[in-house]
Amino acid sequence: MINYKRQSSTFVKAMLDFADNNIINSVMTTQSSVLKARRYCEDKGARFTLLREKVYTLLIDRNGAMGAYELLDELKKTEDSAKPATIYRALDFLLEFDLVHRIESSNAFVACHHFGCNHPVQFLICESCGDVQEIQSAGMQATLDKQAETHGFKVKTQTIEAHGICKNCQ
Amino acid sequence: MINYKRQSSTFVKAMLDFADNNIINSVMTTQSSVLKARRYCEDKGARFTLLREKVYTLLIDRNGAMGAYELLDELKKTEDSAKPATIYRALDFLLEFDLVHRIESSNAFVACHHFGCNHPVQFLICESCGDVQEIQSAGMQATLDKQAETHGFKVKTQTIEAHGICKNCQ
DNA sequence: GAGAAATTGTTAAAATTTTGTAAATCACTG
DNA sequence: CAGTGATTTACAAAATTTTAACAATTTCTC
Repeated sequence: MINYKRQSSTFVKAMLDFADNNIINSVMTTQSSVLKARRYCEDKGARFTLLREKVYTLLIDRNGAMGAYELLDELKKTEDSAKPATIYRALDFLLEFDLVHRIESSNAFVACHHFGCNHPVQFLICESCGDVQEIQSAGMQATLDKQAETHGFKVKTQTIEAHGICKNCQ
Repeated sequence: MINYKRQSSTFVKAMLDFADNNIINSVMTTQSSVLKARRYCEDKGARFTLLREKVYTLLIDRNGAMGAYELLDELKKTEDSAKPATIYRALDFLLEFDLVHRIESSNAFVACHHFGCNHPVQFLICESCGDVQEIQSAGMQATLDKQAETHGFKVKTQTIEAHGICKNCQ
């Protein structure tokens, strides 16, 4: 386990710049995403504790959605004391800071790779490989808002989830 | 057809109060909706049994979504033997024939008033009064499909639910 | 009416989510 | 660096939602 506080500040800075630039995708993303998330939380005065980091990392590593119990089973491998509440509290935190989204139509959770940007988002969920793609379509939002408006309805939160087949699986 | 202009103003006022109280709406639409549903099912060779009718009626009478246990509690008043499975089986049937929709973002169910038409639909869910409005926007569908397509994704089913404040509650 | 199919009764349990309380940890202050 | 208050975690329990399994019953078909 890496102790981030032990690293020299120049190293950390380099890593964070690295992360921000988003250059690497496959090899480094877990580390850089977690670093970015840590900084994002700490900037807001929130504590990105080890438990929360572990749950977030599990979700980042999986390229798709995970149920709470699947997360729990994974977490238990390194956290003997993990119980349902452990997962749900970590998720509450991560959801609050938009580091994670909830997929309503499958009772599951996905890591958000671009937190800090403008939400809300929409999801494309592959029935075949389980991959979850998060998209941000201003058009979708606008269309829904407009539709709602014609019915005199004021939208606060929106849930837009599509299940189907992704590019790779066709 | 009644010509309201002929009626005395006090009569008209009474009628309007009556209507506002929703009495006409609930008495008449429930019956006709249930009749329509029955015929719709029987045309397809499906059995609109008493249990299924009761569950459907409960959902029609409520102008909004109900959870499974809320339905169960209501059903128990006339069906002593009702258990969770009773509700879920009835719902399975009703969902299969699109007489009822599931609201994913609140684990609840609403009656569909215009089954037989082309689905899918979108929901406007009022946080204040619980009312659920079902809309059918071709634009929404098209926009989602198009967005998905640009990501190489083929949509099979879509979940579009907006939570907010309805016209009456603003 | 006999046999097949669908529906319901009953029981149990799995899966998901929330709550409460006490203990541990952290952050801050003097 | 000890004390204090706030936050987080451990632990226990339970509420909510959903599904499974199998027997009993009803309905349909021939």
